[in-house]
Amino acid sequence: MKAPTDNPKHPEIPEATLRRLPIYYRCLQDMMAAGVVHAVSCADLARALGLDPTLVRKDIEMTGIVGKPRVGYPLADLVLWIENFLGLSRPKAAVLAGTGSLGSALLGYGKFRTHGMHIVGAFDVDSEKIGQTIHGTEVQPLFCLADFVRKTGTPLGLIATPAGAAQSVADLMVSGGIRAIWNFAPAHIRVPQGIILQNEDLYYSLASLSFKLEHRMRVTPVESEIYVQNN
Amino acid sequence: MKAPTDNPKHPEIPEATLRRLPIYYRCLQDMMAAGVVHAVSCADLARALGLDPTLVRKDIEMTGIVGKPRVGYPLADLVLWIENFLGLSRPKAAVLAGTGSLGSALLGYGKFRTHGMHIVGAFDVDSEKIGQTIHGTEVQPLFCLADFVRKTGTPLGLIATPAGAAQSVADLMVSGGIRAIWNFAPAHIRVPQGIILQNEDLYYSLASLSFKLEHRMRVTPVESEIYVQNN
DNA sequence: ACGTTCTCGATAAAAACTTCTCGATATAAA
DNA sequence: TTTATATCGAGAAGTTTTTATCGAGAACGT
Repeated sequence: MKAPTDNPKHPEIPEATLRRLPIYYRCLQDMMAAGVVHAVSCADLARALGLDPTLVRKDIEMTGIVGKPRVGYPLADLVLWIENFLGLSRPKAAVLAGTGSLGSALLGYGKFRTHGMHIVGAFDVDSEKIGQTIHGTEVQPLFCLADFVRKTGTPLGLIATPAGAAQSVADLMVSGGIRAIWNFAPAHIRVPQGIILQNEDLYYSLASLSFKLEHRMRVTPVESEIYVQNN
Repeated sequence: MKAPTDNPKHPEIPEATLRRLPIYYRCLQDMMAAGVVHAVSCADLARALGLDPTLVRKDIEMTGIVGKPRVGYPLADLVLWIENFLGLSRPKAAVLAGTGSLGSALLGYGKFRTHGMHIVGAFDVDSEKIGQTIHGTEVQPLFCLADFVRKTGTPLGLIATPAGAAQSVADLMVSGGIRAIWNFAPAHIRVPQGIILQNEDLYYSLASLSFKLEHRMRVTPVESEIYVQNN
C-alpha cells in the first residue's frame, strides 16, 4: 500500500474535498463499529451521508486509493488509508495560549491525540494561573511562548484568549516559527503568507445560521449536511 | 432604507458570501470602535482582511446596499445594514440539549443574544442536573423537549450531547417542529429535507488542519483567512 | 470651473467544483 | 462457461464562485 502522499496525480487537494474526507472517515468508522466487515462502495457511503455518489468517488479517488469494480473498497483498508492521508495517526505538537474556560476545555479533550494533535504546552498572562497544572499540563507565562515554540519546533498554535489579545498572541507564535494557527478567539487575526490559519468562530457560524433561519433558505441535504459546516 | 430582504435581485445568497459577511461585520465594527467615522470603501475592507476588493464589493452588493462612487459606504449605515441583513438584531429563540461542560459554556455565552440567538430552555437526561439552574436557565428533563419546542415554537435547537445521543435528540427536535439544528456533538446526524443543519465539529476541523500541516499546502491569505474556517 | 483620480456597479473571463456519461472490470447468476 | 449487473475510473459538461475589466459618477486639487 503506497503512501497516499506519494500519489503524483493529485498534488492539490480541493478545499471542498478536504472538508468532506473527515466526514467520510467518521462514517466509515461508525460502519466498522456497527460490524460492517466487508467492502463498502461509494454508493453506500453516499447513501449514508445523503450525498452524490460521484462526488464521494471523486473525493476518495483524490486520496489515491484504488477500489475494485463491482466490489468497492475494503472497509478497514479505507479507514486506515484516509487516516494516514489526513495524518490523524501522526499527532502534531501544539501550544495553547489562553487557559480560561475554553482553553481548559481544549486541554481536557483527550481525544485530540487520536485525531492528529497533542498539546505540549499551555501559556497565560494571569499570574494566578501560571504554575498551575490543568489536565496534566503546566501553565507557563506567556512571554515564554515564542521561545518555547522556537526551541521545540512546535508547528501548531491554539489561540483561546480574549479577542483583544488574539492578534498579539498570534504574532508571538509567528515570531517563534509556528506553521499553523487554530484560532478560537472571536477576532479576525492576520498572519504572514504561508502560515496556515483556521478560525473557529461561533459568531460567524451563528450569523449564517441566523440568516438562513430568517429567510427560510432552500436547504438541500447536501448543503445542510456538508457545506454549511462551522461557519 | 429599504429592507435588505426586499431586494428582488438576489433571492439566493451564495454560501460563500454568507460565510464572509459576518467577517466583514466584525471588521466594520472594529473600525467603528477605532474611531473611523466617515465612509469606508470595499478596498479599505479588503485591505484590512487581505481579500480581493472585487470579491468584497460583490458580497456587499448582494445585501442590496448601494454605495457612492469615489466615497464608498457610510460606515455606521453599513454595519446596521449587514446586522439587519443577517438578522443579528432579532434574536431567535433556541433550546439546548445536553448540559455537560460544553452545554454549560454555551448557556454562559451572554453575547449570543446580541448575535442573533437566545437560549430559552435547557434539557438533559441526567436526573442530577434536572432542576438545577445553569446561568439562569433551569434544566428540564429531555422527554419534555419536543413538547417545549412545539408549544413555544422555538425555531432553533442546539445539540451538545455525547455523540451517541445526538441523532435521537435531533429526531426529538424535529418531531417538535424545529427549523434549524446547530450540532456540537462529534457525530454526523441526518435531518429531513428543509431542516437547516449546521455542524460545529472540532474533529472535522482538526483533520483538515492536520492534512495541511503535513503537506505544507500552499495557503494564500484569502484561503487562510476566509475559506479555511471552522472545518 | 475643469480635469484627474478613485470607487462603485456591471459585464465578462477564468477557475473551481459538482454532476453527468461512458467504457472497463470483477462478481454473481444462469 | 456465458451473461447480466454493479461499481470503479476517467473524461466531459454544467454549475457555481472568484477574479479581471470597463464605463460612469462623485470628490479633490489646481
